[in-house]
Amino acid sequence: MEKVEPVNFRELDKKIKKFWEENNIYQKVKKKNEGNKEFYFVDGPPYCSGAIHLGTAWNKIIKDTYLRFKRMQGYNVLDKAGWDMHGLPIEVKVENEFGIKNKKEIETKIGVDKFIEKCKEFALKHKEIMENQFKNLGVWLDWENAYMPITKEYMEIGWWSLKKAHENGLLTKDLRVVYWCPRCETALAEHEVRGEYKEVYDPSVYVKFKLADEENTYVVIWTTTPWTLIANLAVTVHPEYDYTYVEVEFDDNKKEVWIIAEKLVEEVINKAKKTHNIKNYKIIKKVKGKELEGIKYIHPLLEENDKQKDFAKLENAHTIILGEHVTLDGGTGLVHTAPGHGEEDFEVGKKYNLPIYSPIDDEGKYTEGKWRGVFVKEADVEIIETLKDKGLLIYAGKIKHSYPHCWRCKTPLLFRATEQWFLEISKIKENIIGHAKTVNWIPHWVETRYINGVKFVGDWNISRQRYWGIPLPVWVCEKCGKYIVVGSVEELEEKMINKDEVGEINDLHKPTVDKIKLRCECGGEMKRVGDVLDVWFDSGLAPYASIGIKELKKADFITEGHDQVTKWFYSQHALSEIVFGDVPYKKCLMHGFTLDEKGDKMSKSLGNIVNPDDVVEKYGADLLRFYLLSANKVWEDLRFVWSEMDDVLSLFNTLWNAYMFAVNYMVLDDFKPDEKYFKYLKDEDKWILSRVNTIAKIAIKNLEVPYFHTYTWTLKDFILNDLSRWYIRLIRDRTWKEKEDVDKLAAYQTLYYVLLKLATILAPVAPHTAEAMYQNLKTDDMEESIFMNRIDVDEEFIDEELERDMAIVRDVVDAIYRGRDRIKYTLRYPIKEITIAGSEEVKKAVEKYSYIIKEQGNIKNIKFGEVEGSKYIIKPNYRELGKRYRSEVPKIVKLLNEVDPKDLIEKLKDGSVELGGYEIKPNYVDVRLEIPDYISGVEFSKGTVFINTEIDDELIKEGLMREVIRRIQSMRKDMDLDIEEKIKIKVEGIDINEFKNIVEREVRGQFVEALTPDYEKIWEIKTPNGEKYTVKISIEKNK
RNA sequence: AGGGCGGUGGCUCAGCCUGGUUAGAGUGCUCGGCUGAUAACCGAGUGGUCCGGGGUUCGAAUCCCCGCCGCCCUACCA
Repeated sequence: MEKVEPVNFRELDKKIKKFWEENNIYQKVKKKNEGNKEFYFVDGPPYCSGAIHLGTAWNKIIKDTYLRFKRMQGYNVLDKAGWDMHGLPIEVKVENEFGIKNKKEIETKIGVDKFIEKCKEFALKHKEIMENQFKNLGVWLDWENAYMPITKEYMEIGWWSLKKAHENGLLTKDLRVVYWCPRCETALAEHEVRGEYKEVYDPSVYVKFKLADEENTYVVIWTTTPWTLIANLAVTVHPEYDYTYVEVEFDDNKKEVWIIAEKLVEEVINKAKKTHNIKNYKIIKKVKGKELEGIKYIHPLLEENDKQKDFAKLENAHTIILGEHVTLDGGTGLVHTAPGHGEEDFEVGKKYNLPIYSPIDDEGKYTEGKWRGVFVKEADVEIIETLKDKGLLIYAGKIKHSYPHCWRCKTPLLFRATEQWFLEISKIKENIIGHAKTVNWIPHWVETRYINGVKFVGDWNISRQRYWGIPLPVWVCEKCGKYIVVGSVEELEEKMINKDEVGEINDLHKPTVDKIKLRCECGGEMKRVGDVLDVWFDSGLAPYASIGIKELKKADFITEGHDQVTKWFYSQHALSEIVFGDVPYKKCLMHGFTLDEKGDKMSKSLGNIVNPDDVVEKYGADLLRFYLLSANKVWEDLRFVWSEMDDVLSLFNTLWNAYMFAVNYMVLDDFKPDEKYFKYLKDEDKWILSRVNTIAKIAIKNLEVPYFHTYTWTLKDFILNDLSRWYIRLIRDRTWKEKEDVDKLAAYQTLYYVLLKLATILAPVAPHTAEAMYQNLKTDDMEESIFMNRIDVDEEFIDEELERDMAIVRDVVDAIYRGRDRIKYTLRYPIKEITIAGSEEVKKAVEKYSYIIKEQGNIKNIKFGEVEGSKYIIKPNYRELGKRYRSEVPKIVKLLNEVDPKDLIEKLKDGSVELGGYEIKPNYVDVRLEIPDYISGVEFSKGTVFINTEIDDELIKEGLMREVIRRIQSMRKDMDLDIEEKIKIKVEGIDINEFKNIVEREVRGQFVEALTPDYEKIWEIKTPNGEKYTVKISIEKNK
């Protein structure tokens, strides 16, 4: 052990980090647990596109704390870090770096080879940056063997998985309506769109379509995407809703009939009135939606798109059809239906055999009709104008609504029917839900949330028309159209026909595999489809691809933020369900998001981002870690409040001071820890030994769940209340005793044990501080690092009765302080006698530990019992009474209030009493005392303390002695003397000769007749009985 | 629109599952005290319609129902 200095936690971090690195501690800890029971953790991979933020820091701190705990339980923890690297975010950034504007330029200007190379560079560079930030937080993961989805091995397992999906009949190619980004020129999956809805203004247009076979009659529809009218093929109504024929009369007395849902008539007419002079309107006919089925109308843009003239000849085209998805929340109740541009439109269109018509290209430009080559959104205005000219426009305004945008480039998305590859989740949904129920979700209600999400999810579109990703391992025959799914490089090499051209296959990215050609059964040549896989497919593979296996190995633990419930929690489950038929994790903890002090999301635009590096720089990693795991329940959103960091600092300072106090005294006395001193334990030692083990027990239980907040709160309470404020106060005198005093040595041994134990319990959340303490405390025969030790409980030290008793003693002492304060009688002056009233339990504790009360309260004598003039009060214990008597409680309470309290208490001492036919057990009531005004009494949780306020000269003298001691001590401090340093003293103006020896011992001094003072001070001392003394104290250093 | 979570002193949060004495902690503010581990500590005071309403119960912050507000997820308004 070496002397401990005041600490800067940031500097401590660095020192310990260096120690770990230089001595390969992480590797040694792993090695030590090798062969033990495995604990499989899968790291949810952060995306390598920038620096970490507070939320990612929190995420890794949670993981690290849990895994450190597991290692300290002896588990062989599989703890690979992971990274997410493919996909659009990096492509977009690299596009920016190259300064290109659209997708085509990647091929025409840059070249796919070079583009891919750059993406890879970008990913690896940011991986490096983020890794260092994580390490800075003290995160121990297997960084060296981290999994990366851009390696050949990982990608190959992706292929294998897709082949499995194919074999299991769950991979399909289909024409469907998907989200389409016209800038990135690719389809997007549902989960890429989640959270990307933004409030935007769009046109809100009411249009009437003329009926083909009824004069002067129109159906009225509403749309926010006028550009899709070009592709309109039907109007959908709800079969069960009421629709009306409304006769509208204009100012010029012309009349026409509009078909509108009954509920929306007024709303639509009001809109129409804004641009039309409507004199009157009346409902002339009411029908059910289903009666409208089959009515033919004339497409409003026939002249602008010849293709529609062809469609008009088809059986169901340009007619009213039925669909359950129609609502009456807005619009007209008649839904403009373009099967190529809306999911529900698509579904209903298929039912009615309508063509899936989508006349736009990858960039979102029309391929046919009057506006050919125009970007669809830009055609909106002209289309509205055209409709107006044709007299078909009822109203055109703007509406603010949320609309999906590309998650990377923020371009508004289009809905577009294209051919894509899907995993048919719909076929295995029930299994997913079933297996979700086998997961231990923390908190438990995540299960509901998860299952709810799965219920609404559609088939998974896994193909992207992009570059930086795992290429879709599908080769299609140019001759017969047949396709195969390749599951490995080996298989590829077997089947490829242009080996000479391609050479060795070392990499599976697009530039390599696109060159590969295969031979079809029919004799034709097969070429790969151009697509790459959705990046969420990558991370979904993690449970098995991260460790390079092709079998299900359920993770013992995973944890991510609540945005991942429908993302990574789902994507990996979906894939494992497809490939292995089960869920790939056992325990799943969901955590919250970090917010700013006001509870707002941290964002660049708000300028309220807290950088974890800054917090670490100011407070050190452990304090941030402790804060993040104690500020709230981990699954709730966390408001980061800078000032709260100061609270944590003060906790850690207290911890460090307790540790410094203990060690520095031990060093002073050259103490060598030895269990033989346990023979000399005093009650307070036994108590803190019991406490620290109880705390260990609670900590382990809560870490296991994990409930980090209860774990950290328990530690905090122990450090502040039990260790610093109580135990150290109790043993302070003992530390001043002679060198070989066993009383002192027992206290040292106790402190030594407690600090080691405490460091161990603290280690998962505050690894640097704990390691620093351990390194100084450890003896040669102990493990090299604290993390090679077990976190466990020494049951034999736990004494619950002692803990309960001590709690009472503390209460009593606190009550004494309160009482002294009330009567202005400071602790320095002894009190002759106190009387304590309370239950048998209180009496027992007080008698047993009276010496503590006397010492701490500066009390000469303790009596137990009642004080004359006080009155007993019976307080019903509702909880106990209620358990037995339920609704009769009020009656019993009334009876209790009527009996003589003193009489009842006496009887209860011998057991149960009968009262009005009810049995009253001693634990059914609490006894209280009403304190008469003329007695100084103070209540505590289980009784009352009465203080005898008589003062005599002896007490005053003793008090004065303490006054003098305190002043000398304070002067020593002013003089900046070492604790050990001896002094000469002279006190004038007061006679304390009687206590000469005590004073000399307490202040390490010697009274002398004459001295040359180094420091001299005159003090005014006022005693509680009003006497005043002017005292001159002189001190000379021993030279 | 559907689902989930949250709403407790000025601020940050416990307590709620499993109903029970006077609803707690930390922090802030005011006053007093203590101090040779402590940038500490102790005491007193200040500060609460436990979001609102209804119900169940002898008894509700806690259980149930209906609202309101905030956040998140899902769905998007064709």
